[in-house]
Formats: sequence, C-alpha cells, structure tokens
Amino acid sequence: MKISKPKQGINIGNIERPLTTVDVVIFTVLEEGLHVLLVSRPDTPDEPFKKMWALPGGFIDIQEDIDLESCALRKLRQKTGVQSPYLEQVGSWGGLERDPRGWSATHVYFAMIPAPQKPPHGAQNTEIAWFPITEHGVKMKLAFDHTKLLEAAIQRLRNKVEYTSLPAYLLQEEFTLSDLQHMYEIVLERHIEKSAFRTRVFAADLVEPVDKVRAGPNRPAQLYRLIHPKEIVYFPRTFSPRKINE
Amino acid sequence: MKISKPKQGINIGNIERPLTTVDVVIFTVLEEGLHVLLVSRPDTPDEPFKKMWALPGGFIDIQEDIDLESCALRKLRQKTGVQSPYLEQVGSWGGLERDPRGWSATHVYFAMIPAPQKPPHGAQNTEIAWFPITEHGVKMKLAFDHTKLLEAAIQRLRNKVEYTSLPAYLLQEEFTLSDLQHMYEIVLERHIEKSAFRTRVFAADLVEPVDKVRAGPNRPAQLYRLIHPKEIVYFPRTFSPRKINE
DNA sequence: GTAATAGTGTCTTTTAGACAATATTGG
DNA sequence: CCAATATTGTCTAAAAGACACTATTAC
Repeated sequence: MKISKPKQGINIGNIERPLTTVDVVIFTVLEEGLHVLLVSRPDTPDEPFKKMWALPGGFIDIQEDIDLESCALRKLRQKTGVQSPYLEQVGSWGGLERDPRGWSATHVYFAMIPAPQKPPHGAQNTEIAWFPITEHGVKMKLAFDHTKLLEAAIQRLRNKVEYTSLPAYLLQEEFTLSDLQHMYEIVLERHIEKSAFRTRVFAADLVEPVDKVRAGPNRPAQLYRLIHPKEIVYFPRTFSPRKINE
Repeated sequence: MKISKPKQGINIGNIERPLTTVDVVIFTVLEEGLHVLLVSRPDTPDEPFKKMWALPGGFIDIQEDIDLESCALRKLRQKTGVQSPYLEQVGSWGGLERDPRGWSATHVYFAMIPAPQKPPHGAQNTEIAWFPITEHGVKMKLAFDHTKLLEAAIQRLRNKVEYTSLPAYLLQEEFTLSDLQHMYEIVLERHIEKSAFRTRVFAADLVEPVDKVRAGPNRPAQLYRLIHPKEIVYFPRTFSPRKINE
C-alpha cells in the first residue's frame, strides 16, 4: 500500500494520509468531585486496545462533519444528549506511534456540562461511565495516548478556572453564589475566600440576580444567572497569586 | 474515488481520510516591529491559491515525520535554518471548506526566533519574506484560511506575553534588561514601567547576570542570560491588570 | 431562642503604577 | 561639566487574603 513519495502538491490523491480522529474530554461534577466520561473500547477483532477505557471519539466522518468542532459536538450529543455545552479545543496530537493502525492525528476538545440526570448511553457492545478524577487523571491506564490527552485537558481546565468563569458551565442555568463558589473549590481542590470571591464575581459583571431565592433550613440564598451565557468571562487576575502551570 | 461509508473501525484502510497539513507561524522582531514569515504559493497548475502569500507549511510526510512537532520543526529549519526555536502548538483547524482539494485539517504551531542575520530562503519557484504585523495580521489577504490562523497565533502570542517570559526568545542568548523590556513593549505595543518590570523579572528568577556589560555612550548595562533557557517562566500576574482576551 | 448558611465589613499584605532620584559611562 | 541611559527608591492605588461580624430563614 506504500507509494513512492510524490512531489508535494502534485497528484494529491496519492499522498498517503494520516488517520484523523476527534476525541472529547467531557467533564462534570458528581458527588462533590470532578468526573470525566469514558467509553470502553469494543471487543471486536481488528480493534486495538480491546475493552480498555478511552475518551469518547472516533474518526472524522467526511460526509457528515462539516468541520472539527461539529464532529466534537456530534460525539458529545451522541453520548450525553447535551446540545450546547461549553466546548473548547485543547490541541492536537499526531504521530506514528499512537495508533497501531498507522500514522494518526487526533483533535482533542474538552466540554463541561451540568451534572446529568440520566446515565450516559453508549452504542451497542460498549460500556460508558463517569470516572472520578484523582490528581492528574483516572486510576486506570487508558487506550492509545488518552492518559496524556486527559492530563492535558485537566491541566487546561484547572489553569483556566483560575482566571475565568468556566465553572458556571458545571451548573444549571440558575444558581446561588455559594453554588458557584463550590464549583470553583471542587475543580481547584482548595478553599476560596467567600468575600474575595463575591467581590470578583460582581466586579466582572458575570451574573445578574433573578427574582427568586433558594429556601433551606437557613437564610435563603439569592439566585443568579449568567449575564452573557455564551461568552466566558476573564477575570483580570488569577484567584490566588501563585505560579500558573501551563 | 468516493467509497460508501464503511462501518467505523472495520476495514480501516477504506475510510476516506482528510488531508493533513502542518502550518508554522514564525515570529521575529525586525526594525522595531513584530514580523511574520510568509511564503508565496507556487504558480504550478493544480495548486490552489497560486502566487498568494501563505504560512509556511504543507502536508505531513508520513515517512519522514515521526510526529506533528517534528514536522513543524522540519519546516522551520528548512525556511530559516534555525534549529531549536521556541515552538508551541496554537491548535488545529479542519473542515470541508478550507481547501478546495477536499476535507482538510491543519495543525498550527507558532515559533519565535531572534532577528535573523541572513534572509530566509525558500524552495525554487517560491518567494519567502518577512512581513510586518499590523494590528491583527498582515496587510494582504492570505491563502486558505491562513488569515484566521495568523490572527489566532498573534492573539495567543500577545496574550501569553502578558504573563510569561516568551519575549526572551526574540533575543540572542545574552541581553540587557532594557533589551528585554523593549521586546515586551514591541509585542504588546504599549509602554511598560521600568521599575515594575525589573522587579517582576528578578522576582521570577528569570535571568542571571553574566560577567559582562554592554558599553555605549552612557552608563554600561549589565548583560543577563536565561537561568533555564528551555523552560518558559510564568509570572504570577499579568503585566497590567486588564481584561485578557483569550 | 439555636443551628445553619447568606451576605457584609475591616484590616493587612502584595504588587503594580507613577515618578523621582541617583549612578555611570563617553565626550 | 553634559547627555544619555542604567538602576534604585518612594509613594500610592488596587485587589486579594484572613477573619470577624451581621442577616435571615426553619425549627
């Protein structure tokens, strides 16, 4: 199947092309902790990494996907039913070694969704489940180079949470400031000062109050929603002045 | 040449694969301004965007390139002769529309090099030159979606310069603090306070003095070099507390 | 009243910003 | 000496960190 190297740009159909995939790192918060959605690799012959856990993803469908992002959205919709999550590209990884079937390149996206009500559902013959994130990944080794891809996505997430409104996408449309602070604390795995947090959030014009409160066995909390739900907000400084990693 | 859609994962060789390219945005500072290296598209038949300016790049060579980054390094070496620049991935762009030859995906890197002594040299039949960056790009429209890719790289660069040591890679190994500050001011296109700048740089353990000074018609300046030339340094805060634009 | 969480205020520390002052060379 | 740039210091302002205080509900 190998073809002698053609002159670049001439006879384009004969250049040997890498395999091209999209993988999606889907985050949510369940039971007080950050989780990621994984699918088990099929057990069929010819498939590499049989029965190992992997990021949801797969080959680009040239007929169906108009671009990379819509491919990522399609995969996310298929696995979770979520229509419009927060979605951002992490980057791409490609090389000879990462897939035994040949030179391959994958485009990695990460998504954040509110805690789902229904369990995820995979295709037939595949399992699908949420796994808690411990430190830099999940407890088991993943298929392909997905351990590395997941680690990169976690790092991007943690880093960006320091200076953006990203954790709002882990909540339903209406939330209290305590809810929001709680999401920051879960992702960053550290305590955040209530007073400074509220000052920051208000100064950034991130939220507006809705005409409702959340009752409980204590003082009711004001409910808020995002002022501009489509745009993420950048804070002028990071939460705690410490070294940024990436 | 179209093949009816095979079941995914089975018979992998028959899946229609996108074209895969790598493009490199190479920055340097010439004559007090940020410049980017562009090449002219060849004038041969079958080539799209004939004679238009484009980012240096091209198809992955599955035989020669072990991974995406070494492909980017190869292209940079071919155009500039530079062996070990600062190189970082910006992201990937893929879709049906961006290349008239078919569904294509490109992996974009950006590099920063010191002002070169020699002019760049392209392959035969191609021109190659440095172009000044004005606001968000260059003055002419580029081939493919390269105007968009260049804009993304510029935004990444400007944003990251706010809180990292990146501009050091625009200088030779030894430089004065004024030199370094000057690079920041050129990339960010604004004045930076001398005193605050020096405090920041020293607090970050970015540089160490070498036993030399640079003479001139005034007080000589201490020469410094990077303490860890291979690692970029992250400052705990941005230079000026203002909104970060991604 | 108490328990519990929501929300505010006060003081300190850190660091950037503005700008002044001093230092060191060549001529 | 002067011109020019290097280097340091001083004061102020903005924002985070720590922590205490007040507010409002269910019971």
